[in-house]
Amino acid sequence: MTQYEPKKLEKKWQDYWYQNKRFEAIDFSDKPKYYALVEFPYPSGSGMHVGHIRAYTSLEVIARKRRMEGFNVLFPIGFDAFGLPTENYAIKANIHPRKVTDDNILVFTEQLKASGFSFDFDRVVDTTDANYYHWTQWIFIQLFKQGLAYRNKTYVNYCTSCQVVLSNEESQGGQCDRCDSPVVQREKDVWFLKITAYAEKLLAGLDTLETLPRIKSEQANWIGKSVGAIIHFDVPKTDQQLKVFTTRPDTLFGATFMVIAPEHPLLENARSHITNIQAVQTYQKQAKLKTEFERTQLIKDKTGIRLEGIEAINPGTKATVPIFVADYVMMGYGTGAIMAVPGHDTRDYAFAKTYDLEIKEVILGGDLSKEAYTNTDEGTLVNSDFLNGMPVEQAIGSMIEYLVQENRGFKAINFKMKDWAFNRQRYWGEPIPIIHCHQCGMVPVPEESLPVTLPEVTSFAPSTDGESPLAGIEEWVNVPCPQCQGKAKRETDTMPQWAGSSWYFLRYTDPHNAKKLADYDRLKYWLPVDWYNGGMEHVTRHVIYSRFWHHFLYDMNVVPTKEPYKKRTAQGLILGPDGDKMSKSKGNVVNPTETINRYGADTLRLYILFIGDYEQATPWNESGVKGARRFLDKVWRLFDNVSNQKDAPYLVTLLHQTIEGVSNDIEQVKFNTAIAKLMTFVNEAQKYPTIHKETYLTFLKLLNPLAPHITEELNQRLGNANDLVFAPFPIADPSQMIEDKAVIVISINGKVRDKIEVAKDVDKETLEKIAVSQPKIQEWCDNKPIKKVIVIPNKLVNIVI
RNA sequence: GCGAGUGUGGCGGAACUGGUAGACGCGCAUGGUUGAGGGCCAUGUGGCCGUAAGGCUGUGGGGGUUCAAAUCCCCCCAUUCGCACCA
Repeated sequence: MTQYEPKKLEKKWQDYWYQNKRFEAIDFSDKPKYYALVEFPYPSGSGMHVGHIRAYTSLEVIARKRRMEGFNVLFPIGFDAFGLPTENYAIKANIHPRKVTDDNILVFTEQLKASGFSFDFDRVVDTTDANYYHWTQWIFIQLFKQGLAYRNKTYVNYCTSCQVVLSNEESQGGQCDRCDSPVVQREKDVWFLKITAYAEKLLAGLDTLETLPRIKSEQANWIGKSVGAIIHFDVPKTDQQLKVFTTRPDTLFGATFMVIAPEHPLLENARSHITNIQAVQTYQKQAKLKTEFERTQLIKDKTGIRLEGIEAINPGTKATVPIFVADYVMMGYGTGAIMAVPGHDTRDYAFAKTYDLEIKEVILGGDLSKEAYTNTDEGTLVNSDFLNGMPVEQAIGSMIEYLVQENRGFKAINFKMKDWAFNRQRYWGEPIPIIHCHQCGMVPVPEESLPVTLPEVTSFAPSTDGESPLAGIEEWVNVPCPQCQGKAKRETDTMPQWAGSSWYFLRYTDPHNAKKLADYDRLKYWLPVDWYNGGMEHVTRHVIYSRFWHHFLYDMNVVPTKEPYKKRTAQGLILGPDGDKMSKSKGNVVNPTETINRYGADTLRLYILFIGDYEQATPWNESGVKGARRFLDKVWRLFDNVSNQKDAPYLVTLLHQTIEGVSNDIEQVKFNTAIAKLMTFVNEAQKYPTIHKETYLTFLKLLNPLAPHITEELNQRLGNANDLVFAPFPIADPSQMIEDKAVIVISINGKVRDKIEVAKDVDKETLEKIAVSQPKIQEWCDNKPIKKVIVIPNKLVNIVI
């Protein structure tokens, strides 16, 4: 036969599939539906990365397999195209970001098609399309109306030289990425989404998610629920109370001092009573100078200052305790104040040692003269009045009862998760659809006026003074108030990139709908997403954010399911050939297009799946690609052996074992072993002069989801008129899988000494007799008494002497 | 520091509920395809000893359970990821 020339034949099949819409998802089809979702890419200027291929091939294989299994498959793709790199490139090259985005999307689309992905390209969504962000804005307005979008102050990274707000990425190490001048923390009024209102639901929803335990625990960790109590400490002389959150109210009798964050309001409210207010203010200033980076990274020095003139009363012991200000306490977590229990917390212990404070044992154990005793999940209370002798769990309950009775506190739940800072001072993002009116305050843009589109401008560079570039566009900013028609101004901040990606999977179900984000019946047909694959790095942020929006939309009766995703997997990174993370600066980036040109898309797909454990990081190996190509060459050549001759029983058995193995491996994301099994089959099959046409065809179907082009071509060359897109996926016949012979290992004291071949399912007694009578074994036993014989049918016989 | 994962040939990686360690691929070696190179085919390829038959040894290290351990238990080491002054 002719040579295998992937370049020609792959183009041919891609044209055929895409022109004939072979991967079209049909709304309301009678077939069972299957929704396979991959994280849509950010269309960067450098084009696709081999990592994208790895991220998509898993569900590509599943999608193709599901079609062959009779499912109506929705396997969509789109572009998460708002964002900084495009904007920065646009500013530098002086090309409109719209144009940059469109060009990049074109390149990506070509690359996706050249890889033979079975996406339904009629459902492509683009987050920067006004028809799309219309609904991103609509969702924001619903959040706003429900009180879940609000304004508050925060600190932003600000470069005084560029006069621009920077992302964390642009201010690594406290320096501006562009001009290297120092970055300061600047207070700014920005938008927040109240994701904390959904903390409990987001946590509970994890139960229904099918995923690796690691992915669940990372999300749970992010949400960070802790149960404890709020306790009120009086501050005599002032009219103030210090409220602390603690997970361990049982240790109240051991609280010998208190620590508040430098930002704590008490410092302002009790100012006149604090005699060393000057020193405190100096400390506050120092703390403010520290970036979040320094405050969280430089953990060694425990600095702090004692408040002179005021003290607090421990509501348990009734003793007065000193109050400190220290930056190891964060205003953003809990109440911004803690009761310090130095006996049983290492940080409090270190602090107490530095300032020579009382360290009191309240849970039995350890040696407090050396270190804090922190093994306190269990234990017995001491030195604690009415709690003495109680186990920890009971003591927590008793203390809460006491606090409630005394009106000194109550049981409380606290979350680590903070509200979502929802703003960017940039041009290339969704405008936040709010109008600021002197009379009416913040007014949402009426829904019928959506979308609020980005104004056409010539300069989209960030404006100075930390404002969005939109702020400088008078004709866009100045609008009448929708309520009172008075003079008003548009909000000029745009949304963060996480916005558009929080609901894109909903739009795929009805991408062209002009009246709604998606038709409810279509959502009902397609949701939930049956399988969602993406990067490990998105497990916390993106997945949680999108789950939050989904929960909210469910409460608004916009979507039919509580949770958006049924199953989540995450692929491992592909590292450079040098074992380092691929990056432009290291020059170790592998371009998929090059590999496709040299070896073909089927080879690339196959190699990437074969490269290693799907969920683990693995380095790229160029000669490994050759191996994948060699395999396809063998498959191609095997065509010459096709005949109507009956196959040897061994090959038939192997075929059915291969069907079973490959199918199972694919479902378990074990693509590397699935391919190994396919390779083994070809290696064995080519040892025979012929292969039966049906056997070969079955093999092609099995290989099709992984290497669709070559298998379509060979199927056609077999004379079959129908393509393989909906050809039934092979199912193994269990009766054909069983071998009639078994190799039995005979070992003596656990060491393999001989192997024998016997008929399948020989009973234990016979097997033992055969084994013991083997000459080699006789020799090894050397007439020593046999103590014991263990027989595992079809596997081994172990003789103990 | 806490949590999760990983550790197996020269390399990527296999090994089901404990039952032939190293599947499959790469690389390498020898031979063939009668010029070379490539390609392809065959054979071999954990280490050590041995011409060979064969033997010993071997899954990060140390101990244990078991007829039998890469797999289970305990202690250590290394490494990756996540969270990180979380009260």
